[in-house]
Amino acid sequence: MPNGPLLLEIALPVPLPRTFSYRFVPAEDQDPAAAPVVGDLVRVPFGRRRGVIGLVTRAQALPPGVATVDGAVLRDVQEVLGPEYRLDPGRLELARWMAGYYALPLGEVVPLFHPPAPGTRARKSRKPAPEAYPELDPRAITLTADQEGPVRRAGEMLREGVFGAILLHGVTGSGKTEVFLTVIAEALALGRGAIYLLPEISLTPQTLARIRSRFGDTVAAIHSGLSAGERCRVHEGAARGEIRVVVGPRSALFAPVRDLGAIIVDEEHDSSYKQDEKPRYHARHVALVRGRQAGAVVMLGSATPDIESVARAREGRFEMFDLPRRQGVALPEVRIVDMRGTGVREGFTDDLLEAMGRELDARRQVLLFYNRRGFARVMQCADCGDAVVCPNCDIGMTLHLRPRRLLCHYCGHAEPVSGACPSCGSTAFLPAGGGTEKVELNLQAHFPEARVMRLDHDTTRRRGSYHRILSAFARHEADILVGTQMVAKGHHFPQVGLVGVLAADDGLAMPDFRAAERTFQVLTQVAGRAGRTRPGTVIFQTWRPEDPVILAAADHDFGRFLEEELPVRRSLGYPPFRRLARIGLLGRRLGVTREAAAALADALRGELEGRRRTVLGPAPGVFERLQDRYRFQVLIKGDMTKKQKHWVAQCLRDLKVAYRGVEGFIDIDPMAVF
DNA sequence: TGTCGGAGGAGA
DNA sequence: CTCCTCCGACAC
Repeated sequence: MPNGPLLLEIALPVPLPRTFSYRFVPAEDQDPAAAPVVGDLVRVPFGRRRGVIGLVTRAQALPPGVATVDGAVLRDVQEVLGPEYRLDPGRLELARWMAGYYALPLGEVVPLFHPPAPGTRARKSRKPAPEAYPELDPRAITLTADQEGPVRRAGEMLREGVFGAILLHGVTGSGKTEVFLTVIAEALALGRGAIYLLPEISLTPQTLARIRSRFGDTVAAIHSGLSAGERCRVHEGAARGEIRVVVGPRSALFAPVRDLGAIIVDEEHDSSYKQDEKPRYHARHVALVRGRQAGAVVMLGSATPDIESVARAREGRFEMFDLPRRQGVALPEVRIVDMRGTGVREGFTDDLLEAMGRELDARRQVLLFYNRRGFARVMQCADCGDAVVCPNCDIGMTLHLRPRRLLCHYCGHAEPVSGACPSCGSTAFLPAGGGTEKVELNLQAHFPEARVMRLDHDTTRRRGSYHRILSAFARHEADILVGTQMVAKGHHFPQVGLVGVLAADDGLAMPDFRAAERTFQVLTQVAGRAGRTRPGTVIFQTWRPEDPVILAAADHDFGRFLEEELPVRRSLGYPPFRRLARIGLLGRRLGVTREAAAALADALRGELEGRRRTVLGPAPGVFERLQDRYRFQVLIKGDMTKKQKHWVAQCLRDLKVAYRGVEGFIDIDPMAVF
């Protein structure tokens, strides 16, 4: 490249399907090597904004005398970010793949590749208390025969240096982490790096300590507590090859780890791998694509693998290994307790109360799972039947006691609690339905001696409180822990002998094709918290004791769940048999939004429907209005080409012009269809 | 997507 | 008359 001015094409993070041209003028004394090349990140002025980060997609000598492009005056690049920030050919290819697959302008995926990505709250760095982690002698670790299988296979793939995907199905407590760490160690021994993804909520100090004790300073973790500067340090260290293992949630996948040899996706079924805002991508899928282009081993692991991953394994695209046995203790016995006609008192059956009493008498701990926060789901009038509904969302508002208020769980709108029905004035205006706050209160009545802690969105709002509660409970500073989903996530509580699920069928009523899968996963995961050091018990209270999903979870029988669920998915044309794309429309005015949705569905049907594809809808969202936006959606079943996806994206841009005030988005491989 | 400026309603 | 929100235009 000559040492003169350059004409650059730059992809910018704006929802426009095009790049922008800029001029780069080297400084007098500038090293020609510092001139930007394709893949570099640059800061440019854009409109009235300055410092917008873009990606160089083309660089050529600027012909003399050229100062405009298509009538627009070329502006100068402000800054070229250092070579640590350059997208190497592999990551550039990944960015291009994502833009194509997810129907996004290339510029919109660029922020993922830059460490202080928007959405990252630049917090004041508060160093987590440096936990003293015991140095483990790796030679002291002996793998079981079950563990050796996947490790050996991953080792072969690493030595061949070709892409391979392994699905590790290991029951809770079976030692998956040890397999992952050994695979990473093998990658390092071959001079290659690794990325270890896990859901943000599983990034506990204990997990990190365990990884760090194994790999020392070659490991860096990315988590929400890092400041922008700290993120940049990790990024630069990885780019320079000083950091060889990056651990973190989905965003860690984009770290510039050199000579990438292994990508681990722990808890691969976890829905937090799907980003539910733009750019909407699934980190498990992207991990496979990155692994393929890097010639790396991608290892997915879970006690409850995603049905799609299992299907890939059956097609022979992943190799599957099982860890069917727990290390040390057997899986807990699960009892199903029928709630019908048994006189449930405040959500507790006698069976559960008795079991809890026995457990507490034996000085062991109890874990209770109830997947709804707050005190009561809604305030309802016994006379006119009206409930208090959020003015922005048309959704019932949940009663909370501490602080005392009605809260909308969808937009955060809060209202004071009234003693009389706002519609008819009746004082027969009462809380209906339960929540973790009520469970906690009722526990005090049943077990006045017991120390109770609660783990849910409300008790973990403050920074660090999540880990504080978990570690306090692990130290047996409370006898009972009650909580939402959060209690189910991979924690190790040695003293928990009993797990109680207050409403095992709760999730089954969700109007989503994944309701059964979600329910099976959460029941299996929460049951896995019981009896980690001695045989434990689990009680599933339920109104639907014959439901096959609940029965399969109670028997720890993943295979049976699959055999029941797969035919349903096949007959309805849902994943893993057909792909989905969800087109969502949002608008303040109901009429226009509905018309836009109808027009969109017609257009999509005309263009896409055929033997291989079905267009469904438009249908109002299950929640018809959230955050003062009416919601409609169209579902496309079947594969679409890149071209078709971008055609849909163009449709949405046109729609916005024709129906003012209506916004649309495309969600490829949606996790929820409402 | 972020930002700006103009249009037009609500209230003093 | 001012403040405020909504809407459209535009970005190299």
